[in-house]
Amino acid sequence: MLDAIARLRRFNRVVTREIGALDTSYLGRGRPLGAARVLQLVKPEGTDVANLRQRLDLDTGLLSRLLRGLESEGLVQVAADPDDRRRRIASLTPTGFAEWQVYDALGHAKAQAVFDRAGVRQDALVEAMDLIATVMLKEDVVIRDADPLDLAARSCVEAYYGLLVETVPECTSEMLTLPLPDAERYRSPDGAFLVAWSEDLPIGCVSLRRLGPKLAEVKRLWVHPHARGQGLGLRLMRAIEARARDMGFSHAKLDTNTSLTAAVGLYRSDGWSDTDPYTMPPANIWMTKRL
Amino acid sequence: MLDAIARLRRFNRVVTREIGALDTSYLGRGRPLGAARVLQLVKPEGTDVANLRQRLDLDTGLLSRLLRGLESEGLVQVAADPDDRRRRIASLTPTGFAEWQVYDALGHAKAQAVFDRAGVRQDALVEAMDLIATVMLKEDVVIRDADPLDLAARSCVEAYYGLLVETVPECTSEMLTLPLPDAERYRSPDGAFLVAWSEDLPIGCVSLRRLGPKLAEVKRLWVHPHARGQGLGLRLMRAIEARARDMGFSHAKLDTNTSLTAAVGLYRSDGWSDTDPYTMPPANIWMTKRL
DNA sequence: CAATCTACCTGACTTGAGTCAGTTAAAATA
DNA sequence: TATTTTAACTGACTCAAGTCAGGTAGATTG
Repeated sequence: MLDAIARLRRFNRVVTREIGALDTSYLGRGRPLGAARVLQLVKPEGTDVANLRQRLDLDTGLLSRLLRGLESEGLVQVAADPDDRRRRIASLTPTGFAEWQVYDALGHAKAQAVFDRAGVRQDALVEAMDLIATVMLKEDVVIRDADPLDLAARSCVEAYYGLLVETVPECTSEMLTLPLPDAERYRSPDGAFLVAWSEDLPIGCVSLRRLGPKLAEVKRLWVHPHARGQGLGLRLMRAIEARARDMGFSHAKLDTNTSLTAAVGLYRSDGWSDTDPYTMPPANIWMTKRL
Repeated sequence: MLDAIARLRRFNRVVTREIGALDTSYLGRGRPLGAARVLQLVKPEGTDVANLRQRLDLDTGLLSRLLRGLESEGLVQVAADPDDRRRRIASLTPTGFAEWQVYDALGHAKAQAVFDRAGVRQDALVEAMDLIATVMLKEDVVIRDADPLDLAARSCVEAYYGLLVETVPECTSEMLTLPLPDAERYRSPDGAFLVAWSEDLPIGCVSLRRLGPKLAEVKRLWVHPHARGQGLGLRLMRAIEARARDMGFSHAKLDTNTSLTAAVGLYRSDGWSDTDPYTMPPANIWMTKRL
């Protein structure tokens, strides 16, 4: 039992058991699992039925019946979508919201119980869970716009600065201030800030700001350690370049440092070429690309 | 989504989905999951029904019916236990064993697929899985006798030597040879070798050998990094001391090194007291305990 | 040796999950 | 405007899982 596959199968066995226990905690509220799962996905402001069906991977008939059941319990209301009266939107009643909160608290307590059992090793445990979830969600990473002062954007930039201080000898933490003092420059219409999400965990970012009428600058490309080596950096670069093109820029520049070998390699393979210095140290490579 | 509990719940969601996909792979063989699970637990040489029931947590009636089903498919045979003819023992027929191998191969392939998706990060992934499984199985650790030349014992000793070389400055890898040259001394009747198992992963060990008519020596206490801080070291010490007592020893000694602070602290809190040197460097603390 | 206990079995049942064919009303299209 | 497509619903079904109340053969105990 020392080879990787046997260890993975051990993990599966154990986690199945544990997750099973977690699932049954949704019971004990006098409601089958299916109904509980639907209730937990309905948002107070309303979720359309097609969305629920897709996320739970349920047959139309089955979901319909589950919704009827929740309706007769007085937990949800289903009404036609005003934009397209074939579609229907399920929303929580006040009672339903209270019940939703009970489920949320149950899940929270169960999670807390896992940590309690883990004892002192909570940090390592969460790190390990993030890694596994990120690998399993690899195909589901989505890139979305974010405000540069959002919690997600700030946490990415903070991690990025941590990486710089660690990797680039010339870089000290005094040189980097948070929150971003020039956040305004990364907002529309003169800039952009993209965050890559693995479900609701931010795992990468990249940003763009205006340097001139037709010239943009790409800054702060960062990928979470768990997500490296899977092409996410390239996806982020492609996304920000496309955005720059859409905004009317014809060229882009960036500065970086030779110590960031992976990033430099990525830029070159993405068609960026060296150019003259245009910023101060700790930058020591400057690159440009025609969009 | 940056607090630990939210991250754990993300992990649960993702893994549930993934494990669900793995579970359904047991289907596609025209047999419901329950029957497949039973088939996978039956050993070719036979497993008694009570054991199956306990491990799968099934009702007697349900298990009985599942076994009848497998019997009528010609995959298992159920016969009375000769020692207690109320008990019954299920064993695999040749056809059943072939089918068992198919399931095993399916599980193997599914596991391999997870690694393929993970790309280059396989080592970190397996480490993370081990950590999680070990934490979740914390309560289920069992300590069993092992032969000092077993794969499990050898892998523990190897990890222990790795730890020594890393932690104790005076210790170099040339001083430690594998497999154990004096393995014989850790076998009954003059010695013992205990391994702690978390399911089928060895996560700790300790050994005992004779120094004199009434005097034993405890050696090679090791606990897997994932399992530290959870009292396993103390459990192992208690187990080996009890064993020594049962074997008729009245006192025990051990040698260790000040760099191994956790171990030294453990020994002291377990009632060991300092004594005169009786071995060479790199040992620099010697302890004894009346059993 | 009778009474009790144990391990397993059988039959009758409930429940939840899920499938499928057909229906209705609204939107999109020709 | 007539036809087709779409989103959701309803009713009738299957299937696996699980519960529960006996029943039987073999062990254990006073």
